[in-house]
Amino acid sequence: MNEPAGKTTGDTRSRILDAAEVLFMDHGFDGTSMRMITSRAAVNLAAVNYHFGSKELLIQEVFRRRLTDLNKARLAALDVLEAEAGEVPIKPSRIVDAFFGTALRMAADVEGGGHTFMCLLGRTYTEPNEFVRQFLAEEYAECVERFLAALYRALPEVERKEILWRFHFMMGAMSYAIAGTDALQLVTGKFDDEDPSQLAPRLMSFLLGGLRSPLAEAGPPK
Amino acid sequence: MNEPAGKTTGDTRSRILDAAEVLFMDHGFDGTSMRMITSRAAVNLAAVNYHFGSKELLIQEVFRRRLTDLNKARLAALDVLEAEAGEVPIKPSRIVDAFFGTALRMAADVEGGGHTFMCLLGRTYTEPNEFVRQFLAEEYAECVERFLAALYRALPEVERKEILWRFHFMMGAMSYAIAGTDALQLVTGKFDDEDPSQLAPRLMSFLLGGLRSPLAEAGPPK
DNA sequence: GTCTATACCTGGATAGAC
DNA sequence: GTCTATCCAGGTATAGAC
Repeated sequence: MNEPAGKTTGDTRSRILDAAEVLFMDHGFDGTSMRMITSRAAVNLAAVNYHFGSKELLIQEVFRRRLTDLNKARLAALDVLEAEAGEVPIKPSRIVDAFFGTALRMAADVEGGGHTFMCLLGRTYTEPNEFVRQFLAEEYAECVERFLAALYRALPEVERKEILWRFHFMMGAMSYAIAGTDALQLVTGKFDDEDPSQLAPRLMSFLLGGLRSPLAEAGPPK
Repeated sequence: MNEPAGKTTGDTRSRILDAAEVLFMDHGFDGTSMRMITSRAAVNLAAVNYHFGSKELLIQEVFRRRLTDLNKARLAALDVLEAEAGEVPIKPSRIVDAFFGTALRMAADVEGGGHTFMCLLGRTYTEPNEFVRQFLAEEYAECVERFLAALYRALPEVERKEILWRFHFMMGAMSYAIAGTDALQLVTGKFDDEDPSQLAPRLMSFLLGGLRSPLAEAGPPK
């Protein structure tokens, strides 16, 4: 998106970011050392501090370079929907696709690193690191607000609090589905032979089913 | 469950386990040092190695002591359902409640530490640590197999692969809902004033909606 | 059995040569 | 701008005193 006109720095910087992205996904932030990063990137140990200032700022930049684009793409998709719709309400399934489908399409990009990043992102939603959490919250704030507002308009009969909960649940199902797809086969090892492109339609169907489910204010089933 | 007849050791051991559970949830495994654990437990630095052998074995024990009971409770609930049902198929909602509802009830136990543990567990589903992952897979294997089998019987018209996917999605929604409830307020800070007991019915409704959603083999909505 | 003291290693970060 | 050498804080684990 923004090319800061520097071209000599670009290469080393990018190599560090790419290496860090993969390693953070595999070993977590605390589990990844500067030495692991610099040796994978084939750069000197001091390069990270030179280019980014610290490990924390490197983490931040790893997220920023992709998350900015992802949320821009989400908002652009929502802009299109809202322009098309005019006055009539947008179908919730379209809104869900603009948010979650956009992320899933990024996750399907294995070669460009989108897949790695989405795995990392999914993993990071439950990451307790204060620094990372605050940064993510800031990066997401605008995007989430606009999508929630769109869902409120699309589902005026549903209580807003309820929509908020369900958005939360959808985030969880997606994060886990992506991060779990190749990070953990807890349930069984049975996903190995699956085509990863099957994930998106299946997950979208699940999310919409959950979103539309009756509220069930009654007592528990037992 | 198993009282190894030692009573002098019990106290120190438990204090270490309780301290580790909280700290692992707050800072992750790599982010929690032995010094943090032992100082919180008010025991000596050497006590962890004395009682557990290593940090990794401590992690394992933190999970084992609660997970064994959780999965026993789940299987017991399933046993009851199967005994009651006899030949007729069990309603999927009952099966889902036996698995996820049991976990949610454990998560509602704030004082006994169940809540802390479920947060930790939810966080750990996306934890890439090889050691932990393999341990969890072993602990879960039997329980998950039996619940999947029950769902296959309850939903004979749905492809098994599809059920497997949806089970996976349900796990994700639950983990994130629990771990996110007080570990990260990414979406907004708006859950703070919520009663945590509201989570269970809302989540169960969402899960069942997703489980029952039509398969949507057609193209994407766009 | 439990704790004190410590060994030994790896972490992030930096100063200064090139 | 990049690399080498190094600092020192903090990591796990242990040997030996109590």
